[in-house]
This record gives sequence, C-alpha cells and structure tokens, in this order.
Amino acid sequence: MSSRAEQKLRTRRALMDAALAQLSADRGFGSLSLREVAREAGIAPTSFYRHFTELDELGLALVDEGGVALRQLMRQARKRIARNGSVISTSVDTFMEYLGNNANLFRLMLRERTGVSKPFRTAIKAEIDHFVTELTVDLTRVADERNRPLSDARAAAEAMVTLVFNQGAEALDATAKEKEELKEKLKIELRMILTGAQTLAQKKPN
Amino acid sequence: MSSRAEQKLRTRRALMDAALAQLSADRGFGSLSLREVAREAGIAPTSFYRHFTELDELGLALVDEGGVALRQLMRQARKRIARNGSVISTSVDTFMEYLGNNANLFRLMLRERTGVSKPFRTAIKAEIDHFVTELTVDLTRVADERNRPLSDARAAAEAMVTLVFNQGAEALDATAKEKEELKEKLKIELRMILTGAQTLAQKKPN
DNA sequence: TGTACATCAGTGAACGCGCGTTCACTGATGTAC
DNA sequence: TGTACATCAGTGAACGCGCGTTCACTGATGTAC
Repeated sequence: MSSRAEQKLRTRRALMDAALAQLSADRGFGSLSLREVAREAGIAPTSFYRHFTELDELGLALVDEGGVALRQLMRQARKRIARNGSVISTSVDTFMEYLGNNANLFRLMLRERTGVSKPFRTAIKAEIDHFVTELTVDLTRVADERNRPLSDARAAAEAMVTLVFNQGAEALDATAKEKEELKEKLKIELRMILTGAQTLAQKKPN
Repeated sequence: MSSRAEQKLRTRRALMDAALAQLSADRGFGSLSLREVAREAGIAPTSFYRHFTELDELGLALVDEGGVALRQLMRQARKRIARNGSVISTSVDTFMEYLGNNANLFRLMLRERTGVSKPFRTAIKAEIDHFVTELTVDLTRVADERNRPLSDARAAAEAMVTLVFNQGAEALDATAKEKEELKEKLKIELRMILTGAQTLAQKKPN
C-alpha cells in the first residue's frame, strides 16, 4: 500500500478514535459535532469529508467494529467454557471483561441500540440478533450434552442477552464494587432463566 | 384559582404537550429545542421562561407524569389479577395497553432511562425502582398464597421489569401483528423467570 | 361600587455562538514514459 | 534514472442558519381601599 493510502487510513482511524474518545455517560454520539470530532482528530473540519460523507457514516463504521468485538467475545467465552464448564459464570465474566476493555465502543452499541437514529438501531439490532443466534446454538448444544433439554431455547437466549446488555450498560459507569454486585445479580437472573427453561421443558416435553 | 393562574397552567400544559407531541422513534427529548417547543405551543420563545428555567425542567415534569402513569398501571394490573388470577398474562396485557394509551410519555421514559442526561436517568431509575419494589411485594404475596416460594424475589422482579421495559420500547413502533408476537414472547420469557425462581427455591430452600 | 396602583404572563428586537457545508486552493505523493 | 503530469488529502475563508438568552416593554388581571 502506498504511503499516501496508509496516511489516509491513519487519519480515518484518528477520526474514529476521536469520536469514541468524546463518548461518556453524559455524551452520546448524537451530541457530537463534525467540527468537534475533526478538531479532536487534529484536522480541519473540511477534511472530514475526505473520509466520510457525514458523521453518521463514521458512527456506523464504529458499530461495525462493535460487531467484531462481540464476535471475538463470543469465541473467547466458548474457549473458556470448554475449559472450565461453568457456562453462566464464565460468560458473564468474559462479557464484563470485554466491556471494560472496549468501554466506549460498547457504550455506543448499548446507547444507540435504543437511540434516535434508525440506521444505528438497525445495524446494532443485526449484530445483537447474530449474537442471540449463536447463543441459542450454544445453549442447545450444552443442553444436549448434559441431557437437560430446554423449552424455547431462542426465547431463553433473547431474554439472557437482554439482561446482559442492560446490566452491561449499567456496569459501564459503576464503581468496581458495584460491578461485582451487578455481576452476581446478573448471574442469578440468568440462572433463573436457564432453570426455568429446563423446568418448563420437563413439564411440557416436545 | 384566579383566571390568570388558570391561564398560566394552561400554557404550561400546552408546553408539555408540545414537547411530547414532537417525540417519535426518530426524535428524542435531547433533539428538541426550546424555540421549537415554544413555537409548537404557540407562544414566543421568551415566554418559555415564565414556566420553566430550562428545557430539561420541562422534561423532568414529564417524567413525573410518567411515574404517575406507572403507578396507575400497577393498580389497574392488581385489580385485574385479583379478578382473573393470571398474573403474567394480565400484567403484560395491562402494560401494553398503557403503553399504547400514553405512547410518547412511555417513549420518553424508555429512552431517557438510558439516555445522556444524568437528572433524567436518576429520576426515571427512581420510578422504575419503585415499580420493582411493588412487583417484588406482589410476587412474594402470590407465592405465599399459592404455596410456591421464590428464590430471590427481588432479582426475579428486576429481571422481569427489565424484560418488560425492553420489549415495551420495541413494541412502541411495532405493527399490531408484531406487538402480539412481542407480547407472546414476553410472556414466555417472564414464565421462565418465575418458574426458574420457583425451581431454584425448591433446590436450595431457605 | 369605583378608583388607583401592583402584578406578571406574554412580547419582539437583538446579541453572539457553533454548526454543516461550499469552494477554490496547495503541495506532497504517485505514475507514465 | 529523470522528467512531466495527474492525483488527491488536507486547507482556510466564507456563507447562512437556528439556537439560547437578555432586555425593556405592554396591557390585561388582581388587589387595596
């Protein structure tokens, strides 16, 4: 790749990092301005247009990166579960670890998932649906292995993902102590769903 | 009350209604402007300050009304459950009915619950916590009556409320058919949590 | 009941501000021969 | 390898816009006597 192309990629990355860096509990993507992001990235406002046609396009590129992070997280969790077997506890710990390591990327995903921009909602919903589908496969496989069938594995997976993402959003701005409490509570709630899906499968087998 | 005071209240109401009326799937409270709300309410921008010191103060007044709606909803659900006994199904139906009748008020609560403004988040969290507490009481009472004890009723209530509010947010902009599907899915998921909490109470009684 | 004064919701002009976007440009990098 | 030209990331000036907020005001409503 030419050095000019490399430089362009570096500037693009600087813009995306600048946008991410401005996010916080009190600042959503919607409150960013093109001029502000360019300023933070160290370029003229007009140069922004060499990389994206509008700010939302940059945001959607970040959502793509969030999707990548989710898939990495899934793979990591599977590896760890295969090693030590504790599905719920390992999954929650792995999720919270990724959350901490990509705080603002997850902040974007968790906020804009219910945000004001349709393209964002749609893109994030697709990533989460993919996540739910993968989780459904895993739940079903583990259920088979352990001979504990599940009633409506997909619904169980959706409920679990909803709880994980909601508690994740809360955990982002919690203290270390609060995070531990959130994790414990989350594990209990996921256990209820899993146990409930098993019990319902016994009562009404199909 | 003097007619001048009555008129002032009417204008205040017009401002709040104007703000609510502008909300939609694509417009959050944060994208409203003071001038826009005043325009919609039919008064000069400067008159706004006769009623609120800033736009957020109007928003928090709306959150208070949302809290009132939640408490009405709770009372209504209790009455109906006492009559026909189906806790989960009746609760979900009642929730969705209120959601439909106060769409933009719920839109505000559901969005800003995870939004960008700390005062909003705090105020809405307080309303939801109250809701969770009430639900915990109800779950415990019903569990006693039916002699089906629950493991960690508070955690179960929190999980249920999280699911209800998340599906509620989705239901706001769904078609009638999608709403029915969401309701059915939600009932299944709530059933899992309730059943799970019961089963876990049997396994580890205390 | 009538009069004189006080209150105060609503007004319109004016301000400075940061915004997104356009435009013609510069000059380093890349390419063709 | 050297030369002439093309490409294109980054620039700075300029624009019009809607915003929040201030200010001194108006005139209908309320109150005291």
